[in-house]
Amino acid sequence: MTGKFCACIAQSMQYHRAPATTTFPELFELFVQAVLPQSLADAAYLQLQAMGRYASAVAGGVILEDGDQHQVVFVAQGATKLVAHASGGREQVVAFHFEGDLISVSSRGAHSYTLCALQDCELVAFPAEDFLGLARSEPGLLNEVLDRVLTSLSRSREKLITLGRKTAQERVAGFLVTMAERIGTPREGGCLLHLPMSRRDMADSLGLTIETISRQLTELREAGLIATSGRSDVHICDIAALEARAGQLAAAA
Amino acid sequence: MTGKFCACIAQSMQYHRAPATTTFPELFELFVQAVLPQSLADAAYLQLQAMGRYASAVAGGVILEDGDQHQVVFVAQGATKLVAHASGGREQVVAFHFEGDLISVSSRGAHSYTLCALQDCELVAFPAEDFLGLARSEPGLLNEVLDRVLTSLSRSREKLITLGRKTAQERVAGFLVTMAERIGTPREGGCLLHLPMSRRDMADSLGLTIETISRQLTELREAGLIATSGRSDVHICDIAALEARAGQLAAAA
DNA sequence: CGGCGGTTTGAACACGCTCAAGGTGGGTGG
DNA sequence: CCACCCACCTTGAGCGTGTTCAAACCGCCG
Repeated sequence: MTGKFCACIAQSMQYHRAPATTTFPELFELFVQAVLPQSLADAAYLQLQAMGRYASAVAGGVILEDGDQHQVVFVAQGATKLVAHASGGREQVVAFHFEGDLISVSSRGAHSYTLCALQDCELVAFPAEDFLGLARSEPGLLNEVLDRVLTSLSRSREKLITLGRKTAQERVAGFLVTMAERIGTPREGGCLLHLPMSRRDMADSLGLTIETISRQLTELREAGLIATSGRSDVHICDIAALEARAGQLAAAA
Repeated sequence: MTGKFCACIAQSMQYHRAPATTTFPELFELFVQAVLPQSLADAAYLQLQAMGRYASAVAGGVILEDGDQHQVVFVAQGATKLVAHASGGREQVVAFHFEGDLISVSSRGAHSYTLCALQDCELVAFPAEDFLGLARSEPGLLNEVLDRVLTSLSRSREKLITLGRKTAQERVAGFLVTMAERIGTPREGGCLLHLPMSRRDMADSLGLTIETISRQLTELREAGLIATSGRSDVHICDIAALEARAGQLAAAA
């Protein structure tokens, strides 16, 4: 089941299933474009380049586990999930990440976390201490990091509302809306969505079971709000109606 | 019901129910001790002192509402809750804050948030933009802020596990353990807890109803894990047993 | 084309919710 | 200072949403 450990922030290229043949400089450049402020000093740039570690992971593989060194990970390509483990084999997906996202897993808490690849991934990893140490002397970078962490916090809080106070229907509808915003591609009057995660991942993200996810998707399909093809392609026909079903803001009592 | 709006980051002292007669310098000093790095430049100190606004709020009062200027709030005294609002009057408590906490409500998301006082509070508030602008040139401060935001994120994620994958019993037990860590005072072989929030607040925090909270507390009391006196005093007799019931980590399948 | 894992669908069950009726603490006013 | 009173809390009974268990289906990869 667990796609097995694969590339745990290794030193160099490790291709397992022929991801696009990108090189470290290319990946690092993606990181630079996405994360670094333009004002960054050359010295800092070089230091980052030196401390960055290139890693790749196959779909299903573990990227970071509880017990690993604390790392800051940049997703250059692919998609990942951050999973928390509770007793009894229960799992909770705490966040999904896509291209351009920066991940910091600071697990001060009673649970253990694992970062997993949903698809084949290309990653750049930095030892968190070094990275933040450098950032400390580069306010522009630190500020960018703060901004991204605040976004993570905001997403996490939105998810709290979902898990605490929403029905299954609202959760699934809201999930599709959020995914559409993050990785959807617009189509005439709608949005095309290729979901990199399984029903189980969705269930573990929304605090439901795969059966419930499936039933709700069926219901949304029969209501004409979405159309599905294959296991992971969803065409959102009516985003406004979906948002309404997600029960975001006060409407009717 | 809602204790009504009271002191929305006002300019000066506003005593409503005789909180301890602290002065702005005293409150600011508390902020300095709790948040500022020792390395902070005098100029930055003075700037902060100039931009800080003193505010007080009575129990139940609203401190920040959706639509207010984005603020960074320091809790010098008292306790607060950050509440998110969903449709149908449903509420989700996203976080509790106590003395020494620094709150940043950046609501990028589909829901609206309100910061409320649980008890009479003494607060120091800064316009977020100015505060972060200053922090940008003071890496020590920015770093402290980042650290606190990371703690918030970590707490939020722990809460996600709770809301997504735990039973009522585990939620209540976990809640008590967390509160014990944050505001408990050790007693022979146990811990004394004075809860500043109502059953409704707990319910809205744990994604349950007040009835369920009450039933679970009764169950824990009858199991001899806790003893209660009055509405808000809890004596935790056996923390280890409580932690076990919170189902933190893998134990038995 | 064949088989396996993931998904869908169905039926029965359970946990926590809803609705309703007492209790009780603690704050207020006499 | 004590009694009153109201909001908050507790307890109970029945219900509903989502779970659990089980079986059929199907998309995807060999």
